[in-house]
Amino acid sequence: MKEKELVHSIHYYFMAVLRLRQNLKQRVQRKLIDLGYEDITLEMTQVLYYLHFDAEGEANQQEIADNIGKNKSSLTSLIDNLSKREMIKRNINPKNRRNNIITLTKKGKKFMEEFLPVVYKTYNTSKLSMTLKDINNLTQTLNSFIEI
Amino acid sequence: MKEKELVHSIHYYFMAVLRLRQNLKQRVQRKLIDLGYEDITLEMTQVLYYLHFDAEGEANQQEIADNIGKNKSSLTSLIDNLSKREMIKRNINPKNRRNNIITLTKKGKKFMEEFLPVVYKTYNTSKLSMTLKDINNLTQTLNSFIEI
DNA sequence: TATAAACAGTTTGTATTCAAACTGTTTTAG
DNA sequence: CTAAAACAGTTTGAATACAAACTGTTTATA
Repeated sequence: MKEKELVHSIHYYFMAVLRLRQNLKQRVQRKLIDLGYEDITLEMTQVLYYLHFDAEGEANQQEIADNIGKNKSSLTSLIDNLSKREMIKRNINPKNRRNNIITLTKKGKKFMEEFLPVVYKTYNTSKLSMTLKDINNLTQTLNSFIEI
Repeated sequence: MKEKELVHSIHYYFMAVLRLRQNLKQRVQRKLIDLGYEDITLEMTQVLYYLHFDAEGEANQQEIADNIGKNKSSLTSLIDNLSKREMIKRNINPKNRRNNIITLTKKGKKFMEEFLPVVYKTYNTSKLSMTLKDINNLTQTLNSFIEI
């Protein structure tokens, strides 16, 4: 009997994770539309954030993929789509022709500057009386479930 | 300065949610492959679970969509794919020809019986010394972020 | 009782995801 | 120095997701 309960609890946990992700995506999408970036997706912002903050504006696709947790064929399409939108540039690395060097364009940098202040308004943290620490704790809890 | 930290914390929270979902999907997918159901997806199990436990074996597409949190066009493809795999049957409701009545097939029921005991082994809860209560609490926390 | 509105599902078009197979480049080893 | 292995990306094919436009059916309303 305990086991059956557990099964259902775990199932509901699964559903919560799937829903949370969908909900998050929709919230961010709405903010992006408000900003006039209706053709930019949450996933694209992952790439742009990485380039802007973690890679000092330049990285190859494999590196981006590893860091944002996607596989390399997903990256190919993401980079294709970001290229079309002129947010990044894709150049072959002349020193190692296997690599593409991805760089943020001016438009990409401008986007990040406009997007960032809006991100943290996705949830009204002050109304929720959530602190930085609360958020970091939750993130840590979520990450701990990944690493198990 | 506090605000900038918040922006990044929220960004990392986003990333954690996306990763957790990917990780979960992969874990379940592996279990499904072990069971010999390599062509069944996590999303399909959402539909099958709903039909089996919450709908007493029968529901229309809109009802399923509302309950598992997907939009109706997503449901159309899910039902198409579950039909191909003979896990469910789609029949027009003669009493209201706008509705499709979705029913679990024998194969679908058998699947659920085999799948369920395996779900809760996705995470080794005993090793993690996690109780039913811990899981339910986490689920509640996640859901609270959806409702905000 | 027509006509409009509401409802359930499908189709279309675009984006994402990923494994597997593939191309081309670079490195390693014999 | 050449063949094999490793590496970075792309392509392909199948699944999911969702908005918007569409078809048919039922219900409401004027």
